[in-house]
Amino acid sequence: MKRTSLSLLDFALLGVVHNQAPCSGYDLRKLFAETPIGSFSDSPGSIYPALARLERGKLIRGRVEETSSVRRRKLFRLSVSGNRTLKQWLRRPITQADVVRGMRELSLRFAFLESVLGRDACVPFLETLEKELASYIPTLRRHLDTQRATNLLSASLAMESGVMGYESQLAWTRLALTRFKHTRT
Amino acid sequence: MKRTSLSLLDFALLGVVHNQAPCSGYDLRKLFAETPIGSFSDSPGSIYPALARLERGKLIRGRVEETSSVRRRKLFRLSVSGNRTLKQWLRRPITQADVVRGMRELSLRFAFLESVLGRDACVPFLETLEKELASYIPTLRRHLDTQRATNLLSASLAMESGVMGYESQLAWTRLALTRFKHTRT
DNA sequence: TCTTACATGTAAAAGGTTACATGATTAT
DNA sequence: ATAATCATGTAACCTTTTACATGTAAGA
Repeated sequence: MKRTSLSLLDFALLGVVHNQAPCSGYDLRKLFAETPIGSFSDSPGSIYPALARLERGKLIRGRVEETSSVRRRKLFRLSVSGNRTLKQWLRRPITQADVVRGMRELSLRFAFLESVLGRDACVPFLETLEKELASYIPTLRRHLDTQRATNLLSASLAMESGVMGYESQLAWTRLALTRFKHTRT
Repeated sequence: MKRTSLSLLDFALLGVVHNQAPCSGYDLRKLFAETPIGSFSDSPGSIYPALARLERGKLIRGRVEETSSVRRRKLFRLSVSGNRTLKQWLRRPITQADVVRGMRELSLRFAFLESVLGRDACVPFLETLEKELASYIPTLRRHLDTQRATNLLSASLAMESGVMGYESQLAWTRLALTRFKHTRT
């Protein structure tokens, strides 16, 4: 049994298939092309092979639609083990390393969190994220202040940009927390 | 003559080598490991082959340090054509497509802009960026509002996160503009 | 009729990740 | 001595990109 870990694209596909099943490779391509979700490539050369891999790994199952008159489409659904894999990914503890690497994976996880694990999983996720961001940002700022040996304005602004990105994420996290606490079901 | 276009990593290497020349592969690895610049991998398997490619393409030149008593290091500098390539990349017009794809490449370009093209290039860059962001954000927000058919809070918040990221970039761009206009040399 | 959108795939090449491999020097 | 850091690279594997390839159906 090949236990190679899955890529972010693989998890994105699992998540979307979970939410929108049954869906075809073409549906997924359109979604990636038209929405800013994670900014994955919508090229057939990335999506179809990825779906084939997931199917070989028994995480999704696809079958060709038997409707006549419509174009041949292969529709995918999550298998039981695909569902388990998706849930395990979503339940992974949030570490500072996740935050340092960039927010891409965490944003993607949050996007699927409520529909897969339910509303109760969201507040703990956001609280941990807030804690990690709030502790990382000052570290980052201090690090950049000491590095600011250079007298170039653009260089220090470029660093500022990174910090502001994280600060924006923190603001969003807090917004999301209040929304979850003040909105019913 | 191979005219394959360069990857973002290639441009990042050209930019850093321009600023910190002469520098070794190990210097670059340390930089990528310790600073959040673009979040490139610091693995030797990505950096050394990339440097070798750039050297084969005559964009950089490396030679082994002839100092005794120090460990053998190969130090790189930009060639004339590497310099030209870097400048051409930095001078590319900013399109909305650049903004839609994400700000990674534009942030990297800005980070090198002042030291490579000089201070005068920064304000026009930021002004164009501000214009593109300011016109893209409402489009994005409208698009997301129409997509909000789903009743899941986390899904709409996930979209909100993307919009807020761009709004943060816009705020940063404006901050950068005022800094450039009010700070001397 | 012709173009656009639907729909699925493959092949070759390039690139990145992970792990391996080597060896010198400095600090403990 | 031994561990950590410096320093450079390679090999196998996997993924992604780009381009190609095929064909249907709907709309202009």
